[in-house]
Amino acid sequence: MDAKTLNRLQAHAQILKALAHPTRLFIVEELAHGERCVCALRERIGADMSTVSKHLALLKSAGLVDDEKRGSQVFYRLRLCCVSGFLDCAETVARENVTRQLEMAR
Amino acid sequence: MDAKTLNRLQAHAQILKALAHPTRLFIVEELAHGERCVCALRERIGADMSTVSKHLALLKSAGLVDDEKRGSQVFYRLRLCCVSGFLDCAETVARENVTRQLEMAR
DNA sequence: CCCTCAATTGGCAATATGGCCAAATCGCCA
DNA sequence: TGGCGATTTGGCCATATTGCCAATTGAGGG
Repeated sequence: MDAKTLNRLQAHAQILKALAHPTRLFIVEELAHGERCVCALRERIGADMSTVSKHLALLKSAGLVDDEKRGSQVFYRLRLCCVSGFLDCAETVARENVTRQLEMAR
Repeated sequence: MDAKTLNRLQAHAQILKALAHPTRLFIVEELAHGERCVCALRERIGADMSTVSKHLALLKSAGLVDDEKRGSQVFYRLRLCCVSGFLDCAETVARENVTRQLEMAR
């Protein structure tokens, strides 16, 4: 695998890794409905504020979200047009997996 | 976040995590061209056979690939129709990120 | 049967990730 | 300016991931 390919794949992997966590997927789905402040996300997720903040920082560093400070609150929004395609595909695969596991058990 | 949502998101996260590694992305791209035996993948990747094998096992457990033993070789193929959509989206985001980083540097 | 090649598995060490607490920042308002 | 609420950051520990080596399994060919 040459260096250029590796670079490209590493960049892609970083983006996928950023999405590859239940809490961060939840955040992305939530933001798909519109911008949210950290405190609103924290409330829905039910984890420590610092934990949520770190997940958001990770999403931001992967370029998936933008933040904007307004007053004492910080609002996050999706930077991504095609995320829903991602998630639909994951949903499809997940469904197939369930079906397959049922077949296995038979 | 209720238990049902968490289950769904965990399943999705597992799929994304399986894709979130340069070597595994490489494998997926390679398999998008057709089935390959482990030794062919190993050669192109340039890592230890056992390493490649473990990546393949992970992809399989996530339901992204199927394997079939023929003689002494094992052939893997993609189980996924929509993977190319995934990768195109990642590509788009990656490109945007590069653009943005250039702007930042300005 | 024995040897070899293909692949998987187990084990281990290095590194990365996730989540909580505590401390530091930042805006705002009295 | 002092204090408060919102958020981020640093530190720490538990756990997960990665990649190599060594050992094991499996199929075929002398």
